[in-house]
This record gives sequence, structure tokens and C-alpha cells, in this order.
Amino acid sequence: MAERADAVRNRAAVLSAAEALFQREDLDHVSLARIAEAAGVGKATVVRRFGDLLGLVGALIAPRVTALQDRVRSGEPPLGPGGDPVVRLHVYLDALFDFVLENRRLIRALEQYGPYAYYANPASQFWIDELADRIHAARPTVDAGYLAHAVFTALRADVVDYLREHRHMDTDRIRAGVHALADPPDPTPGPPLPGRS
Amino acid sequence: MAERADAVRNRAAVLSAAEALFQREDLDHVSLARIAEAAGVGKATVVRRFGDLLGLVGALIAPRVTALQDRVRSGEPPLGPGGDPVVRLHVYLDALFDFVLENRRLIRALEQYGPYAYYANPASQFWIDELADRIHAARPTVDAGYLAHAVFTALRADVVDYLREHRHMDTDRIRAGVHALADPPDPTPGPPLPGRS
DNA sequence: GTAAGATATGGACCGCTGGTCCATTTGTGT
DNA sequence: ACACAAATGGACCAGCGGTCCATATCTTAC
Repeated sequence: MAERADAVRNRAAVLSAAEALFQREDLDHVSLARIAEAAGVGKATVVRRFGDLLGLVGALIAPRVTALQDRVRSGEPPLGPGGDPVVRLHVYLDALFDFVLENRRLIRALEQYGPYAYYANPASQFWIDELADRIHAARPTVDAGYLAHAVFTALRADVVDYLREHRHMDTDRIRAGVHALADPPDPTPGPPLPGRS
Repeated sequence: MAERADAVRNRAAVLSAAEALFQREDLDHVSLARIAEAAGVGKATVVRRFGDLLGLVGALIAPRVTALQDRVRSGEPPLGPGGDPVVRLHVYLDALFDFVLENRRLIRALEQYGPYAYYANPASQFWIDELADRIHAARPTVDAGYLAHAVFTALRADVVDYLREHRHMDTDRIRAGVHALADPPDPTPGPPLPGRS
């Protein structure tokens, strides 16, 4: 039997209310009860639909995750299949970084939930595996498995937010740093490169 | 007036009980109430002495932090002042990595407490600043400020634990990865390595 | 030895959390 | 219109971090 109409309505109301709260409110003041209240439903309804807060956040980001996954898996090169390995790596890093910036609050809610909740998330697994593949293709001599995790960790929303808000690093600087992590520019053996101070 | 004798006794009991709980128990089952009970004191006593769980963890690791800080600030080179910059960087990374391994549970308790609690910790600030200095000395052309944060993030206890427990990476592999992050080995210039633009 | 006064104590208490339960209401297919 | 499944929501639970204050304990001065 199809899902009942009121259930559909409530699911939508909860998702919409949760989205609004996660964007507007201090992250750890977003609780099941507040979401339920904002959606005009009972707490149990939220829990029954989504299991827990983790499931709710997952449902919220799922469409954006699959959108990016589609572009990566079957979109135009170089983000999609094909093209120069080094370019593919950097394009992918930019896409991931943009994704993190756009979805910081939801990603932070994920990270906050449990110690490994973020990494255990199937989407994260996909990002990391793809990252490892592209690092390996671009730089076959490094430990791509480890480096992928390290770079992905540098892309954690809480880390990026911390660097921006408390260390006053602007987005471009962080972005450049991430690129350099994954694929350091060659050390110039001859002339002393005009270093950034 | 000196601290009362019973206060001294209780402080020691709390520290010892907390240490034991943090080592033996699942981290997020360690609560004020359980520590107080294990120490045989009231909850308020724990709070009054240490402010909150963060302060308690801080008091527990403080001696180990200052021990390492002393070696870094005024110990024998190359961990202490002096010596070759590249060696100094790698020796320092090893010391930090060992410190994380030895104090994983307390560090994770710190990290767990709040989003920025770990970075905001004065000890972390010291480690990061020192790391930035050594990176800059060893590799003057990179953005040492960013890279220091990225490497320090890769040294988070939760990250290291995750890689070991869930990704089955052994300690030496992670250690090597961290060294490569902070100071990547030169790409062999002979063979036709595809340079990034 | 004792009394006065400062210090330390701990359990009741508060508002909150994530999550469960089940009597009741609501929607759906016949 | 009816019967029955599906959905609901608020009371409820155990737990959390943290506060409060009447009481107990220590220390000092005499």
C-alpha cells in the first residue's frame, strides 16, 4: 500500500522545518523536540520517520550528495570520467570543497553526532574512495589511501569553519592549502620561489 | 590559607578515578556523576574543583603536556632548540604522534567536548604554533600556517583511532603519511612525471 | 581542650536531551 | 458508511551537565 497522504505531508513538514533550524539556529540547540514543534508534529513522528537526528540529516543532504555523485560518476570530464589525471584531481577537490562550503551546517551536524558518524556515512566513503583513486592516478608514488583520508579530514566542515572563523583564513587560502596537500607543487630546485610569507 | 587536607584528598581521588574511567570505559559513558561516584565524592565536588569535564581532562593531561613542552622548548636538539630544520620538523612530528598515541583517550575526550574545544586548548595552540615554525624553517615556500593546521588535524586522536580501528592502517603507515604530509618527498625529477601547471 | 569561623561537602533539584509507548485519531479501500 | 490499517502525539523514561544550600568537617586561636 502507498504511503498515506498525511504521512507524506508530515515528512515534508519535518524536512523543511529541520532544514530551517539547522541553517538558522546554533547547531547544538537543534533538538528533536524543537524540530517537531517547528514542524507542528509530535516528537514521535520525527523519530518514526527518520530513526534519529542522524537519519534526518542524512535525508536532508541525500539529494545534494547524489547530485554531486552523478556529476562525478557520469558527468562531463574532467569532473566526470576522462581527462588528465592531475586536472581530474584538482577539479574534484574544488567540487568537494564547494560542497563542504555549501552544506557546512548539515555536515557539521553529521560530524557532531558521533565520533565516526561522519566517516561511516556511505557518502563520505564514496568521496574518500574517489579521492584515493584520483590521487593515485595523479601521483602514483604516494600512499593514496592514507592521503585521501588526510585530505578529506582537512575538508571537514568543522575544520574549515574553525580556520575561517577563528584563524581568519579566507576561503581561497584554505582551498589552495587543500590542493597543495593533495598534490604539492614541485620544490623549485633552482631559483628561490617568491614565497608567500 | 593553604588548601584543606580533605580537599587535597578528594582532588586526588577524583583525578585518579577519572583517569581510570577514561581509560577503561566507553568515552561517552564517562559522566560527572559516574566519576563522582567512582571517586566516592558528590557530583558538586567534582564540579567545584575542575569547573567542568573539560577542566578535569585538562588537569589530567596538563603534566604530560608540560613535560613535552619542556623537551621542545629547552631540551636536547633536535627536538629542543638547534639542529637541522628538516630533522627538527620530523623529530617533532614523531614526538607529537607518540604523544597522541599515548594519550588518545584523554585527547578524544577533549575533542568530544565541543567543536573547537580541542583547537582552543592552549596546549594545542602551542603545538600548532611550534609546528608552523618548524614547517616554515624546513620548507620556507609553503603556507606553513595552513599546513600546520592540516597536519595537526591529521593528528587528531579520533582521526588516528578511526584509521587504525576501522581502516586497519597500522601505526607506522599513519606515521609515514603524516611525515609525507608535512614534508613530501621530492618527486623524482628524472622520469617524466607529469607536472601540474 | 575547646570554641569560633572559614571551608568543603553531597544529594536534592533544575531544565534539558534522545528515545519509547500506546490509547486515540485519521486516512483509505470496499 | 463501514471496517481496519496506518499514523499520530504527548506523557513518560533514564540520563545528562550544572546549581544550590543546609550540613559536616577541618583549622586556627585561645
